[in-house]
Amino acid sequence: MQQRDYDCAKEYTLSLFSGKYKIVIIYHLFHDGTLRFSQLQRLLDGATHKVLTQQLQELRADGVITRREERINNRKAVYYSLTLIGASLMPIVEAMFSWGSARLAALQLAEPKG
Amino acid sequence: MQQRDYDCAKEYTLSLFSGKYKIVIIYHLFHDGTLRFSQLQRLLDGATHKVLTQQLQELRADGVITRREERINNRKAVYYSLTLIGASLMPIVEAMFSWGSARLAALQLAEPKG
DNA sequence: CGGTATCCGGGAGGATACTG
DNA sequence: CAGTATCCTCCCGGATACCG
Repeated sequence: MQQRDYDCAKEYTLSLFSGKYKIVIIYHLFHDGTLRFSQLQRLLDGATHKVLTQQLQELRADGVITRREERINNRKAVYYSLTLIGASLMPIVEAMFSWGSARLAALQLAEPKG
Repeated sequence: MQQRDYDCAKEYTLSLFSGKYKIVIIYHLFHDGTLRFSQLQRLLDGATHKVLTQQLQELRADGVITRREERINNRKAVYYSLTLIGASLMPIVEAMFSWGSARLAALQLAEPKG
């Protein structure tokens, strides 16, 4: 487990999501299943090589995802998947999605621009 | 609404929590009801005056909390409460709390120290 | 292909002091 | 009591280059 400070369990859970691409990584791994590093990088257009690596390492340290490495013809292929722990976060992610969708829709109606 | 970037509704929701004390503020306001600035500051021992003000302003800008100001004998009293919008976030907060509690308990069993 | 190392800029959060 | 202003520090994320 990475070092972090939290006074309460909810902050611990929140910290798992807190990284620029973490929640999106979790979301994609859940819906698309196993993904390679390069596939993730394509899905998260804009994520730097280095930063993506960091986020993945942190998620792995937290037990949210797993990493599997293969070598084919001296070519490295790395596959990432959700762990059961990671998958168990999905209800929360989906709840955030639903809540956000409804809220953003309400904001659209409230302040129409253009 | 503050400026922020998100590709998806779930990131918007996440952004509402993302601030050092925001989720705790929401939690306290839900369970304790209306709280004064100074009460919040005591509950969040460690939060600077300035930072607490900032977090509260952002939560207010996002429609999560309301602010009510009173003057008694030239003495200012400011009360904060959750809005209905803010209260509707509670299922997510509670879910994070439950998930985190279970996970932390499991980690304790897995790696007993001392 | 995927990971690491180095350098850098920006923004969040802390310390402090002043205001009404 | 609550908010604002200034200054400062630290860390996250981006850019780039090199390694296996």
